[in-house]
Amino acid sequence: MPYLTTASKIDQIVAEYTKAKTLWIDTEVADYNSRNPRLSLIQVLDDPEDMSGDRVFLLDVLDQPDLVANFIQQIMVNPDIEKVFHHASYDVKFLGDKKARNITCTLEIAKKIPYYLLPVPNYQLKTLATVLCNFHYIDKQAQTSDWGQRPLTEEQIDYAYLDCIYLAQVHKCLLELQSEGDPAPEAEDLIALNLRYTQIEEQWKLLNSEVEHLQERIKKAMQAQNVSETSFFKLTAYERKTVKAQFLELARLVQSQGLNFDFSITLTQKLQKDLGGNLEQLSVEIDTSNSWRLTPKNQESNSENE
DNA sequence: TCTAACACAGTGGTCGTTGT
DNA sequence: ACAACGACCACTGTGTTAGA
Repeated sequence: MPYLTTASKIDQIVAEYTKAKTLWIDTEVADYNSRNPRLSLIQVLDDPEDMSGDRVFLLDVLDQPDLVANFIQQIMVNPDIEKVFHHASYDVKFLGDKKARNITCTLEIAKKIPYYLLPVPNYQLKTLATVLCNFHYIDKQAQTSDWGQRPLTEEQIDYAYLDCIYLAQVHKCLLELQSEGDPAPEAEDLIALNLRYTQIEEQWKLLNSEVEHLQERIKKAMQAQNVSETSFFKLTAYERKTVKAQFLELARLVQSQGLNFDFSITLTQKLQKDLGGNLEQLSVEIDTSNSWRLTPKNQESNSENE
């Protein structure tokens, strides 16, 4: 894991990265809990197969805004290079923010995968690396260490390059899971899908009804017994308010005050009926959309009817 | 510490289906 | 014709999560 500290070497590797198709990137930030966080390291991996760390370059950019600006200009805004991060929005804040293009976020991919395909307690990179890629003994202690100090400790360096490797591996596994979980509808086997559905439907009903029932009972019991917290649940009450006004009064106010206050409201079927013929005097906008409904058929009663 | 993005619960409403 | 039902949606407000 080459650790680059000089401007010339960093600019040189950045120039090489402009030819890359995909880069796996992570950053470390100093003073993250202050008003002025400083970018400390940019770690870049250009070969996802590399597990040795030889292809992870650590760019030391602490208090080097010119180097960061160059990285943003050459890499981040370039739409032809895919940049992969975990929780991209955090890192991208420091790397060009809204100007950044072609960003992939492994956190977002992971969260979109249905729970039963990826049953994890949380979506931290460490957890995903452990569950998906069988990495063990991941030490996250360095994460909150002082990234503003120089020289960095050996642990910090190890942590920094390992994170990139986890990232690329997690990304690879996520893409595989994603393609499994998202088959082309044209190619789906409807018989198999229906079979699987009927297989688990009964268990689902049993479990679902019991979970809901338990929630209700726990809620009522905690209220009745004045318990706001157990080791499993927290019960909180909150006030909801809805502010309402009479339509006529509002209309008059807007008119008399000459307020710039206009928007469309949905004319429900009831309102349309109440308006009757007067409706024709309004220039209504009509939105049409199609939606599809899946209705399970009751197999037993069907056969009875026949 | 920051912070956007989510997830969730609860309320109230629409609208089509179903049974009488 | 009408009520009951459920699927679905919009909206308010709370709380959690992930990164260093």
